[in-house]
Amino acid sequence: MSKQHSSSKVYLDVVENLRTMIEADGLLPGDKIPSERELSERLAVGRSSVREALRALELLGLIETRRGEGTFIKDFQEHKLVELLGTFFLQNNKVNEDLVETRNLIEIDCLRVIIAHAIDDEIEQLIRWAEKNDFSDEDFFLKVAMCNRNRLLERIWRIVNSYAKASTFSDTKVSKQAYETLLEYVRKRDENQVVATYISLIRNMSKSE
Amino acid sequence: MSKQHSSSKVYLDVVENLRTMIEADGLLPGDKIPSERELSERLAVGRSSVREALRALELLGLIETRRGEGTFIKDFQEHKLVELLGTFFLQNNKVNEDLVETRNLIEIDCLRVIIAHAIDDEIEQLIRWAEKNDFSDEDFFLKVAMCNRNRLLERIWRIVNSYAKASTFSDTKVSKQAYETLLEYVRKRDENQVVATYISLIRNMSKSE
DNA sequence: CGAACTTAAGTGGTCAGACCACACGGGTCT
DNA sequence: AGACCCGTGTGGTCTGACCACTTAAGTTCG
Repeated sequence: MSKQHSSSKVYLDVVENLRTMIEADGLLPGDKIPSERELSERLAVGRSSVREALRALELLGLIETRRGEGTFIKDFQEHKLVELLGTFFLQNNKVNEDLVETRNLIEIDCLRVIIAHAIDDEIEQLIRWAEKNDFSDEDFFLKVAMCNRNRLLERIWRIVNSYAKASTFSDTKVSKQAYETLLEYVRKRDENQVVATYISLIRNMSKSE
Repeated sequence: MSKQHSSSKVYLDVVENLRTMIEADGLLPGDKIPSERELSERLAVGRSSVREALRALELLGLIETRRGEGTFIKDFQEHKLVELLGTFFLQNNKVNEDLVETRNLIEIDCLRVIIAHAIDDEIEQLIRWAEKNDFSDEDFFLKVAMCNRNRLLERIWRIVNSYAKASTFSDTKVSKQAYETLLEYVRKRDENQVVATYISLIRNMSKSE
């Protein structure tokens, strides 16, 4: 089974076969996948094609290779992909605007999720953290993103934030006071006020630049 | 300049060199990059290493290759990366919940962006499209995502939607009527009503399942 | 016996060369 | 002028050869 995937590009077939293979064998992050030579044989393709597929998956952060040992499935978290995409062609100005806007939207979404799902204790913990520590804008929203239960949303925030950070130069600081006001509304689970406060924060940032 | 990037992996050096090369020459999406053989010579590495780099970038959706013609910089939009990541290892159940929630958040964000930035004519066009055509839920929000000015947000929606589609089985249909109500509020730029309507839509979906 | 060393096999990393399939452009024939 | 043909360049793929490194089995020696 699983032969001509008609992709016309062998290395894509390999990627596909690898995927189904991993699924079928129930391989998990950390597990080892067959060696390049074995894959080459089993799939009846050249080793170079196998390598093209593996290198691509490696750059995507899906696998990890260790010379002399083998190739392993990676816990899909950090992506080199980010730094790449970010610096590759962000000469476009429109993209930067989109980045900032999107980051703002995501940050609000994170706050909404917290308001909707977080238990009181989690919010208290967040407030206590803000009181005790010094932090930058980025730190703050990283904390917020991490605090919210939705890991995917956090991940998206991280990515968008990386992009945005790489392509803008604003490192304005919002007063700690403002953030504490924001959190106060979060505690009250007053979505409208949270959003309003957030928006005024944003406005201050762009002003001070 | 730009030689030993010490990455230990040649193909990563190639990626890096390629990046700086593109930047230095001011190449833009659509432009052609040097041939594999030329890169191989210029960088003094094997052609196979060049290919590993190019295939990786191709899978990332950063470049496009056309047999017999050459390799071109791609307008960063669709990624094969999506289908990949999505189906690669999403055995985690929590992820599915996050997917759906995130998609919903993004969809609302798209609507917000439209309300905030779209000109009247764009909205009218959207409404006319909805009147004249038959569409699924996915079609509708794809259209919405495409309509909003923020390309990045559209891209994120596409990604999240692909994930979500691949891991859930709901294909419930919301009545056309409901969508037209939604759009009516968009026309009035009444954000609160739009959100409220959207939420009731979502609720209907999960009910009917 | 156990610790240290040696060795062989396996794995990824890289290169060179050979073909193939396809696209394009210039030249030729009608 | 139009249709055709073929050379050149490009990506696509395979093969075979080394190299560097890891691991574990086997061997030697204290």
